[in-house]
Amino acid sequence: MTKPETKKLLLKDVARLAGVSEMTASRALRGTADVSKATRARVEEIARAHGYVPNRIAGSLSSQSVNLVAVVVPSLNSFVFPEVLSGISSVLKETPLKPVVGVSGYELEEEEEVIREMLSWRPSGLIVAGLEHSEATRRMMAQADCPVVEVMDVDGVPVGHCVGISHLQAGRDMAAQILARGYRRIGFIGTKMPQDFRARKRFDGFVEGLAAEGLSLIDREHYAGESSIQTGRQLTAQMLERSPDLDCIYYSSDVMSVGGLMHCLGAGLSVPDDVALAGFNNLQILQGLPLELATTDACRREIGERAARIVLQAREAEKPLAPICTRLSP
Amino acid sequence: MTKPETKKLLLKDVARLAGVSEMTASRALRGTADVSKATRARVEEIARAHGYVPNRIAGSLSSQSVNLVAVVVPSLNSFVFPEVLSGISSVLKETPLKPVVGVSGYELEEEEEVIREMLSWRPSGLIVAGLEHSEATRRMMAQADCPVVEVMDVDGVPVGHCVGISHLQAGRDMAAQILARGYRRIGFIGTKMPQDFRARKRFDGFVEGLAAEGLSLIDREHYAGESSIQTGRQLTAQMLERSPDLDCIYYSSDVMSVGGLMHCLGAGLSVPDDVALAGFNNLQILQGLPLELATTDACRREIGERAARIVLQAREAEKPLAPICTRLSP
DNA sequence: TATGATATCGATAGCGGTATCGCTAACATT
DNA sequence: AATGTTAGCGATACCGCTATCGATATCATA
Repeated sequence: MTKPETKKLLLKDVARLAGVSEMTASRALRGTADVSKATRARVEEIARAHGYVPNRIAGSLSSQSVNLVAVVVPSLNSFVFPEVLSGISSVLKETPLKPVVGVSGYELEEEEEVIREMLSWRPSGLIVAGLEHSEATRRMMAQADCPVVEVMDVDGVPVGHCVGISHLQAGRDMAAQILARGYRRIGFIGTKMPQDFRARKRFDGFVEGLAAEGLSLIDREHYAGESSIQTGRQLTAQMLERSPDLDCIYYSSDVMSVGGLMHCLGAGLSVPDDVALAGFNNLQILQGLPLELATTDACRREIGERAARIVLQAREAEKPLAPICTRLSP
Repeated sequence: MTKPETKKLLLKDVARLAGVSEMTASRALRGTADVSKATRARVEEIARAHGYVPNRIAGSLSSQSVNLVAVVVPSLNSFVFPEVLSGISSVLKETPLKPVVGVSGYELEEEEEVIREMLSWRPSGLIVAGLEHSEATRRMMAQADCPVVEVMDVDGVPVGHCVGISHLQAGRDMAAQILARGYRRIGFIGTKMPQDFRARKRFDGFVEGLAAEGLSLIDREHYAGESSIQTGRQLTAQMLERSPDLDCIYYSSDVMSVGGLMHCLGAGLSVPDDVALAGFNNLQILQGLPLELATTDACRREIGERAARIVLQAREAEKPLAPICTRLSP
């Protein structure tokens, strides 16, 4: 006859136990004004004692505000995006906002689904990697009533705000550096193109940079799938077997160039004397290697920090913020 | 005089445009029964054309169900947890559930806050790394009306379900392996203890395994902060300078043992002839190195998969599931 | 004493959806 | 023709919390 289930603890229960109205309990727990110190302490005490966990679904619906920032990245395995996230978190840490991560898997359709899902929670901001999206995604982002920040890349037309580097320019710059050091027989190993638009842009910039000096790639290798040291090693081995006279290889990621280094170590090749290696991202794994591999800093952490600050800024402004576009180093 | 703002598009608007009631529009968009094909198509068409994004806050409050699974891990930088996530995602992919990640930073207090925040969204499940929590966290998890799965570790008393390996045993096993191969002068390099309870357990198991043969550690080094190749390299250099007669080093993570390998490569030491190295996790970075380093597989992906399956199972059962505890290999 | 200012609190009305149940129309069954 | 069945749809009542505004008590001021 008796309810065996422990009834879910609601705000009204806390209020009743504290002998105040639901409204006062709500105010007390949220730390808003208009509550006496004594009342607030009592409500807090009771809430804690009974392990009350507020229902933010109801709270958000009522207050029409969700303290979440949606962050959509292509992958979490790639060593790249965790640091962007870390930058975002560090800025958001001292605010009521919390980041929520979605993974799009380098697929525009999946990205669309993830972003739709994210926006359906009505977040306070949307930070998304890349400038390339499906038409529907672009529409959703344009209509979203929260600030939208496209990050990592600036080569394109953003829907909202934008923070990133020019990957086209990164490719060009690396070509210039490599040429300046006298390398002439150059190969390229890249991953996940055309899905990875930024890798694609670096490639294009690189080829363009070589062409400016009348050079072109001696050899190139593209493949699909996650980047890994293992893959970098294998593809490097293959390429050097195929084109033993290469004097430099440019990779679309540091993970791959480290793999290249591993091959060279195993094969008794001297880097950079036999073959020079260059990657991209300035990943942490470059630290601690037997030698310093060339790379371009992708400013991942700073990108995250700045994107988060834009969201905060937009939150405080009453008018929708005018579009901000920040290009970092390359 | 006119409203310049585009009014937010609500379900009622879609319904009006489609000439049906709100309820029918709701059913049409959610794909539930009791809607004619023609009506459904019309509603869907209008919703798509106008870029309607349903408000899941309202929907979830009303239906008392949230299709999110909260996943709380200590870090996303560590190479370790992204793969657990990947396992979770792969299982959830074909279901309406979506994982949401929270990061606890190896701090029990932060974990408490993150879990409280997560539970306040009333998710369909909670997957959390580790068995050690604050009392308040434990209470919250026990009271949560969703399945709770503690993952990675089985050495302890779970609040709900549990999937993991025994880190104590992993440490013991590695000690046995190392001793079996004839190494006797053994060092240990570990990170973030006592915050990282699992690293601590491996350490304890390892020491216990050595003691079983009457041995003890020749040297040991603990430090706080993220594991990295760089740190592994530096600490290895220091330790080998201090204790040049070591013949084996056990690290709390593969990232660190790779750093050790890098030091040896740079210092002209032969691995494993001059010094043997062993880590933990079986990380992907071990693939592609000049040689195979010893490690223990942490079954990260499988742990994620199984945890997700438990959540699904609990969702389908009408009664609360009896606690499941799965111990994988070590 | 009357009046105003301030601090503290509660009743009401939603927020934007969905569960539930009832209604109607169309067709099948006897 | 009377009745039962089913498909398709809509009105209503919430879900649990908060914005809003009004009420009350307390105290200072004129």
